[in-house]
Amino acid sequence: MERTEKIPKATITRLSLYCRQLELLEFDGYRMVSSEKLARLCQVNPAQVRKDLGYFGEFGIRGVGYEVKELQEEVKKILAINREWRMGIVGIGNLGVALLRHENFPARGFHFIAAFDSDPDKIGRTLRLGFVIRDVNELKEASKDLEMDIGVITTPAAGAQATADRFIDAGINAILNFSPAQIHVPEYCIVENIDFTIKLDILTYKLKNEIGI
Amino acid sequence: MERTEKIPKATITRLSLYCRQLELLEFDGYRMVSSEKLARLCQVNPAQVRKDLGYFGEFGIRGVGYEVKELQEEVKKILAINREWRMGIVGIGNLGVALLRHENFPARGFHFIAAFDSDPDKIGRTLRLGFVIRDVNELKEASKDLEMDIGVITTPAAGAQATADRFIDAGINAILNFSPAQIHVPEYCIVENIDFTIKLDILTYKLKNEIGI
DNA sequence: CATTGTGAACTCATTCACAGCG
DNA sequence: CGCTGTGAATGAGTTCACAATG
Repeated sequence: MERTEKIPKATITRLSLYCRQLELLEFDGYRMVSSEKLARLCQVNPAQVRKDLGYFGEFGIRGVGYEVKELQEEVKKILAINREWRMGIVGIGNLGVALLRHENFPARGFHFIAAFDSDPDKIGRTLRLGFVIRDVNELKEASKDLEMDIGVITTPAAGAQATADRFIDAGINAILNFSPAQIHVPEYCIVENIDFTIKLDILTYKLKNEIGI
Repeated sequence: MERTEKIPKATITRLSLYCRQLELLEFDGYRMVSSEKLARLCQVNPAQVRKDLGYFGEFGIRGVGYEVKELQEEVKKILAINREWRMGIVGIGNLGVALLRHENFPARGFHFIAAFDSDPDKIGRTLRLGFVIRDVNELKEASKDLEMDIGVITTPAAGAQATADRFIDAGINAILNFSPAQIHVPEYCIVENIDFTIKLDILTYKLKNEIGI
């Protein structure tokens, strides 16, 4: 696994894509796949696939291609998704509940282990899945036993920064932020944003400029 | 509004960010803002802000900065979010319901006007918001009256491509895809993907490589 | 005179093209 | 022979640095 060369962020995004296509290929009974085919499935350039993989090693067989199962495992190792991860979530509104119930997360090794809110009406309630919603004030105390790896923010925008601060204070330095707010964190902390409205804005921009509605 | 120069996709993403920060600045009572301040709020480089805006015109006053209200309106015009947009959604599971109930969308001019599913148990049911879930087979027929601008996919991965095909067949060529599936569409159709698991994979990659968990 | 607007320099990412090899 | 792996070429995007200016 190379460490010397700088790896583009987009490479990581694509590795995640490759991984999913490899799962589908395995499911469909394929043993081998070429960079050309994998590229087509992911809608990227074949050289891109090879270069992306090249950052991390040599996984292919020249003249043949890649072993689907093996490459899949290698990619999962690179992305560190060959293990279980523990997540805590703050903000149990519509979206929070939807994520807690979403079967994709546990299926891929991402488990919610605690749910928090600041609304007294919600605190103490039990969700369908056996989760009791806890007071967000307990976050730091609770996280001592919980071994949370990742904090998920599904609060309204106004509460996002305070929630991020709590996570960091609790020693959690990886955050998945679903709120449409820019959160500011110390540089040792990692944040990924999932912002619906930005994507909608891009769509409307393109609708106007590329299609002309 | 320039059309000659090629505008980076990332510029559009940032314009959406600027727009939101401008709303907050206006709310906080600011009349003017400098590229330096706006940049800090959005965590980008000040020259980036000026260059991004520069693609579309000259909106600032040298030596002073930008008028918050005016710039906000200009950016909204560029992004085409100075109007209402009509969305249809297919796949009324946990996530679909959460989106239908989400107040951020209507607040920003994005309205769900129809909801579809393929599950006979769901079809015909009325959601809290007065929506009746319709049979996805009716999508094409229904869309004749509905004037849908954007199709939202919240089906499981397995159904995403079929749903995209339906949207396209119904004449809708802007899709917001929440499923973790790569969908293939003709090039006149625009797709934006919102893929939770990719973001999680990026987080875990960075946790392993930058933090070393 | 502080801040914008922008060409030029630079950095980063993608694609090409072909040598290397199973 | 065909496909991988990769240096070299190209292309895209960001940052610098400073002239322009309200």
